[in-house]
Amino acid sequence: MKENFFERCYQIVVQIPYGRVTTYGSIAKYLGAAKSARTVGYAMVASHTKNIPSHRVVNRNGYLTGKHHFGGCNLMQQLLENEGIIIANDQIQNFETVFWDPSKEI
DNA sequence: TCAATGACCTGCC
DNA sequence: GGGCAGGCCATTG
Repeated sequence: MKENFFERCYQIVVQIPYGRVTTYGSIAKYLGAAKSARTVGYAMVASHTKNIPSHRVVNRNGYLTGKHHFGGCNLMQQLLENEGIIIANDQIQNFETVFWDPSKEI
């Protein structure tokens, strides 16, 4: 299945602390492929089938673009709110506060 | 093998 | 400052 690229994304997502979120671009940039942000999102699709907290990954604007890929629709929002993250209209309010940069934290 | 798609990002008008 | 279009990488049909 050659999940080499995917495992890279997983390694970042699983290392996201509790109550923190990151963006596709940050993960892609950390992987050395800042222009491959779309591919990172693709890995997230496959990650939802595994034990990867992909709900902590959002786009640059802090919008839950992939919430509909979860079991339901409000599931992703519920998970984030459960970690203390404030969400309104499928958008993270304190996004700058809960933002977690892998290239800086790791 | 070729073509189309996708949980995106950056640049230009 | 806001909106539109193009591009990049990987997977799937």
